[in-house]
Amino acid sequence: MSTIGFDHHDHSRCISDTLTTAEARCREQGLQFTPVRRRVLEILLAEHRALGAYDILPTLAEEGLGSQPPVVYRALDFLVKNGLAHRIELLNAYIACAHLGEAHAPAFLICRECRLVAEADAELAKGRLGDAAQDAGFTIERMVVEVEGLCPACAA
Amino acid sequence: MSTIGFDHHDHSRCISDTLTTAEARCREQGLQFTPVRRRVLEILLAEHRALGAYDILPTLAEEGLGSQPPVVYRALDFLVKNGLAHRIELLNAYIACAHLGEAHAPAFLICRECRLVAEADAELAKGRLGDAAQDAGFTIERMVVEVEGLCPACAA
DNA sequence: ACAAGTGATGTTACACTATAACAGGTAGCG
DNA sequence: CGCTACCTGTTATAGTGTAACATCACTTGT
Repeated sequence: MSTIGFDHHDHSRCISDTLTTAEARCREQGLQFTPVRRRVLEILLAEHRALGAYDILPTLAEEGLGSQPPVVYRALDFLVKNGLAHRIELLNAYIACAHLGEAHAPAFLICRECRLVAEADAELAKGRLGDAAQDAGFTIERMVVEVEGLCPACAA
Repeated sequence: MSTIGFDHHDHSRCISDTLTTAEARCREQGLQFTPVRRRVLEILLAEHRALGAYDILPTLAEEGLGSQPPVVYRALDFLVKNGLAHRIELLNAYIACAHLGEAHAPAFLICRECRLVAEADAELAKGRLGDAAQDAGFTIERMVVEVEGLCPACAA
């Protein structure tokens, strides 16, 4: 799995592909990919950067899609619950999923300088930690792996 | 490394030992282990559970050690910065370090039912993720590994 | 066509988490 | 003493998130 985010790529393609996939997935699973939800995902997709709910709200408001916090939070909850976006706990912020379609245990590499976020794989960590958890009799339901540091560009 | 938190142990001992060690460490490093800071650590140590800043504040206030948020936050910042406590991002809460003295990359097992938190080891995960980060040219400075689930008691 | 049910949205009001900024206090030191 | 460094106290406010209720739209069974 590549760590999309720091590397160069065809970003307009990256956006439209993800939207198409998201749409398909929602249809499959009988979920409603409503205008608000779609627009919030679009806004998140515009950058490989984590956005706070209150960063998204003004844009939504301008476009008449809802001007109060619950509107954004509900859309974000929907996206996160259905794997279309992730919440970055370290930043109290949200980011579009960069690996739609692939089952994955995401780990995030967060640049403290430019806030760019790359999505990597934590599957291995999960295995190791899973062993430790099992020893302790703990049942894992959700895993959060976030790393803060400097991205290649900011380190230079 | 054991996952202190879910298992039974001599807790009064666990508290006094940690306080002693903390005191010693502060003396060594020329840090001031002031009454507020000490008391906040004591309050955290009382339970292997994450406490929010605003859970701690009333106790502090009763004892005349400060009644405004910045007082707690400053004490917590001190404890976290010097490795005497950890912040649990998933809960916006704080917990006393259970492995004082040992260098460690902590991982937390958080029970969503009773909020009990065990501190495990993420050293291995760090190695794996470190490789992935290096491939991406990312410099790791801080790592957050938190797992949500059910502790043995709540699973039963 | 109608009624009932389900899920999405709109809105108000509020709770929880955290920090900026400034004032005062205390201890060590030249 | 005067200076510095650090800790504490206080006010005010910023940032993040939700409860609760009203409304709307669509589907489904009758």
